[in-house]
Amino acid sequence: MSENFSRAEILLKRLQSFDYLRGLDGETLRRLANASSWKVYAPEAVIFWEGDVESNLFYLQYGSLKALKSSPDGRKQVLRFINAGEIFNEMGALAHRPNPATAIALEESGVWLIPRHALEEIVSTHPRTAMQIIENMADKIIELVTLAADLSLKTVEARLATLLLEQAEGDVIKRRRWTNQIELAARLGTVPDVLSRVIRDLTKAGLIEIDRQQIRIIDRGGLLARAKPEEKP
Amino acid sequence: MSENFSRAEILLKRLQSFDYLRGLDGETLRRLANASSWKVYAPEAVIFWEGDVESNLFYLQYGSLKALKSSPDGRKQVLRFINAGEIFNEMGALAHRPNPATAIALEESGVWLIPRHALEEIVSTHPRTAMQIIENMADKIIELVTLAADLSLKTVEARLATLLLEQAEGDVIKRRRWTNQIELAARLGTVPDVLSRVIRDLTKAGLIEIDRQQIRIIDRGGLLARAKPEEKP
DNA sequence: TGGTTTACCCGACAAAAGTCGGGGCGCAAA
DNA sequence: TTTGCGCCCCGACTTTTGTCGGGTAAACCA
Repeated sequence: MSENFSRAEILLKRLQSFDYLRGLDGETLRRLANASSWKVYAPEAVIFWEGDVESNLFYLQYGSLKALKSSPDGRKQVLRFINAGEIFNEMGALAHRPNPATAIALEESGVWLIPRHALEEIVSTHPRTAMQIIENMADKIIELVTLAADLSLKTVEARLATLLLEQAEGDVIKRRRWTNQIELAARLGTVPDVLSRVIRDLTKAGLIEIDRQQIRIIDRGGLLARAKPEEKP
Repeated sequence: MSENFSRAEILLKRLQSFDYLRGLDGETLRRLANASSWKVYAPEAVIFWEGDVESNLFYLQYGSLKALKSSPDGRKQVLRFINAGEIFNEMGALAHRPNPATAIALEESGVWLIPRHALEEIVSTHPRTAMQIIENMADKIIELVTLAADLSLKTVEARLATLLLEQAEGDVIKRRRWTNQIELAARLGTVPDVLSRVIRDLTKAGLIEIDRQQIRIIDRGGLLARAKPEEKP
């Protein structure tokens, strides 16, 4: 497995520059890298299903994924996007819980699978890493709390406006292959038709411009106003 | 402060029977108890506000609380109820993050405030406890994922049916002072009027009975059917 | 090159959720 | 005992969201 060995070397380098594991010594990282395995997923491939008990911790080296839940009638709610450099499935790896969501690759994605036992060993010997994991989970809780509140309290228009303002670098959002209205709608918790309508309204109001390559914010202030529900005392 | 001292003795006893801290030795627990302070909140009192940076970990000895987010127009989304024996604010205490939600007492509630430094010391010396905390946070993530998906994918009727089935002991749910339609609506992410309508429908359909003291499930099967969105291929 | 697929668009409609005005009942303070 | 308040109920209306049927245009492929 010289193929896998050299890959492990790559992972080792990655791990060393990896915030999540800051403070671990070289020997520990090396053992972690050697115990891990490597897997590549094609676009649309399923990494794991909701309800699966999956005991590896995943580290996404390149590519991007989505975590979603779907209902029997086919609607989907994307809970978060996972980008290169992030880890996922603390659920299964650390807490022995069945995963609450399904993970699907948006593009070709390379993933390291770090086995539970190696991880638990580290947690029990490196409290600093345990704290990193706790902080990471705290951030996820914050995101989920925000998502739940937004779904409950904001309109689709407000959620879209918020998302655009968050995602924009400068005033534009580059559209990737999967930044289409279907994925966007799933992210916002609605359906493509409704999203299309809202985009039309925002475009007509002169707040945004959209074409095949990008979304451009024209009127930041106006968009910001639509991102918040109305005051009403 | 002999008052506080004897209270610390009480806390010590509690802590000893506390899953969350299983595996800690007596001396450690004693120091933890002595470092902590005690506070009682009246009904409707605010323990902390969304956005506050609050560095204590809270342990609810008796009473009950709700964690919620509210929008400028006055609507509220309850994220979870906190019952006696649970801890909260891992956010602020362990991850140094501003709290994402507001905590409010539903009834008179007695709370222990465990200071951050004492806790961090334990996490760094007792990996078993760190794992407990991680598992606890994983459970919260699972609950929030479920909440977000339900808000997005299910109707108010389905959410109410699910809640009733979950909360029922046997076939009845005892109504406490705060199990009124206002709180219930905030929990389900809707408004009292809509909830009232749904309750009327379920009652007319012979699935539940409701009076001032309790809610009784008449037809478990029928309720279960309404708890799920329709299949539709 | 033509045919198929994919993403997007749109108007009209249906369903779900939210709002409004009004009214009733029981309990408790004045 | 009256008055006021909290909680709940209800019908009618509006807004928001989801659905349906049908359409166009660019991209992709054999």
